[in-house]
Amino acid sequence: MASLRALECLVAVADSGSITQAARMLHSSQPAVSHQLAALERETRTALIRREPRGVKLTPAGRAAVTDARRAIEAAASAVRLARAAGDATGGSLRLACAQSLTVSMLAPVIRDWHRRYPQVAISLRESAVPGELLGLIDSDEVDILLVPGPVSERYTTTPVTEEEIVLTAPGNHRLAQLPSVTLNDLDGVQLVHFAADNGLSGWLDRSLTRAGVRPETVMRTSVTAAAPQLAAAGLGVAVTPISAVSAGLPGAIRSFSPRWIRQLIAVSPGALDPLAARFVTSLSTRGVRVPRDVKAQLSDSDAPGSPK
Amino acid sequence: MASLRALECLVAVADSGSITQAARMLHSSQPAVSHQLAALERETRTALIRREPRGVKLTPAGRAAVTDARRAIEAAASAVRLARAAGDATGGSLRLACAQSLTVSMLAPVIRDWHRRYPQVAISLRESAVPGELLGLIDSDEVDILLVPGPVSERYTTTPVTEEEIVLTAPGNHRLAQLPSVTLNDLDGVQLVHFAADNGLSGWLDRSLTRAGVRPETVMRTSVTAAAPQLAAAGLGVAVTPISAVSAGLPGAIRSFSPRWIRQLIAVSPGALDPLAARFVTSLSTRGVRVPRDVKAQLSDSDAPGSPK
DNA sequence: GATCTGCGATAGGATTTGCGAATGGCTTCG
DNA sequence: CGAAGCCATTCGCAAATCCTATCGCAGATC
Repeated sequence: MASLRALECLVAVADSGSITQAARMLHSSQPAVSHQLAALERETRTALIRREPRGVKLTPAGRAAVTDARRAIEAAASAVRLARAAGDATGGSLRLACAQSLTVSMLAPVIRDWHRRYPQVAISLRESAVPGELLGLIDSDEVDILLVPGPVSERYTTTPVTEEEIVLTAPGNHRLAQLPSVTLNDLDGVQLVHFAADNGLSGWLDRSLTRAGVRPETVMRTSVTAAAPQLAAAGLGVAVTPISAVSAGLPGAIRSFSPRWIRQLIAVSPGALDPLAARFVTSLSTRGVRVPRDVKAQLSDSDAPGSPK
Repeated sequence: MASLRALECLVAVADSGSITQAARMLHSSQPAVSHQLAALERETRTALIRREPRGVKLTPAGRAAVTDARRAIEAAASAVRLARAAGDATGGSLRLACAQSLTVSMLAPVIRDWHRRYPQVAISLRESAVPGELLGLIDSDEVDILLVPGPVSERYTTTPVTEEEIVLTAPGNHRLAQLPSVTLNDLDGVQLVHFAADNGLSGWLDRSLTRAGVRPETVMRTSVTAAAPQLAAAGLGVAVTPISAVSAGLPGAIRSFSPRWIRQLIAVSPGALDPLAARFVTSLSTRGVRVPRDVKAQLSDSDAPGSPK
């Protein structure tokens, strides 16, 4: 295989019309360039340049080679340039996957930011509601970062991204709306706006309730996460959702659990985070989960964080 | 600059998912590949692969690099392939120039042959009637082969291609048509179908006549070389042209000069002929100037070749 | 017409690079 | 717990690369 160095020499000679000047251009010596050209001619088994007393000219064979030689040099330079760009997180491609419920509240704004700030970074996103499927994407190296509610199996390397609170939504005149905060046990027997089976929160909510030993009464199921608080506030009952699912101006009551019910959101990656992925996770962390001001206002008082299970 | 070898290693590793297998694929040893990758990572200042116990995976940076790495390898291979093709005359580009009058009779058929036989060879052709301009194309390296009637200045390297006879054309009942062959002196005072100034043969013919001290009477001038014999045969007078300008079935007499008047056609090239050019010149030589059978038949007798000046 | 100048090829020696065998650490599999 | 697979590292050697110096050649110069 021809060495890139030799092709560089050929191009430089083609551009300068002289081996000596080409050497200067390449910060090398004249015999070195001469030697490289000789090697290239040995490989192609053809004269590429015509030696003349006043410099050199390309032969037809040399002309034929020099075009692709330029291409090769440019492509090689581009390869390391792209790699370097990916290294300092200003370029490259990033393949994301996340639990469906996180797309709107977490990923979308950050992805939009990145598209604006680093247009050279190509971000792709896959979603799923099935945890096993998501982790499979990591195993099969189809994805660089996976965002899911934690925890996951120990064998994956994870990075905590942020946390979001689980809150209760109810009509303003609901019994539970009168309390400053509620406990999980308060949910026993209440009418609950649940999630449809194709929504990832469905299984998660069932597991959480079962673990706590409370049995609410499911009055309906919705596939749309953000619809649950709306339906609850409309009078159907109560809803239990991540706070990100509560939209601003909700006409109902929003209450924290006591103790606070926090869901960890983690980034799963194959091996250590590479620079590009690390920077993206940092972006996610610092931005966190956006909570509308008026929603936050309803959750003023109770302090001690913790997990209810 | 990244070496091609390193890029090859990256590609092989990307394809095989393992350094060891990549080494096998490259007919190399595992440490060699490992070393090349390390060098590449040193240059890009980024991890390109993720070392895992069960082989390696590309990092986003590695993915970003591998595409252009492939391009670079392919382009480099293509460069030597093209050069080699030009070397054995099966590819490349050939820039021709010729005296206008030679295009139809000499070049066109051979170019057509080459287009059919070596479609990979791109042939370009420039024409001119001004000898100085043509030789300038050689000087400025704009042309690989120049085809002109000889001789030219000693400082050019030339290759004889073929020769063509200069013949006289006249109406069948013309005085000169009664002779088996004519001499240059016979042209003194005859009515001559001459060439327009933009035809290269014009100056040549004038010089030839002046040198011989004969002064025919110009009855008309045409720009179209092949028209001169036609006009002469039609009764206007006589014409003096290369035999290639005489088309088949001409309704008139065609006579050799005595001694034979031969015009050398030579190929001028910058320096020695490279393989592609050499082969083309050979094609020109072996094909020679096509003379229609019936035209040749009229030139039966006289033998001794020579030049009249 | 003798000399000078610029260019490319060649020779020789120092340096660098590239490579392969051997080794060790690590993980997974049986 | 041993075997096997994979990668990094070390070490020594061979080859390629490069540089300095020199030669040969053909125009350019005066």
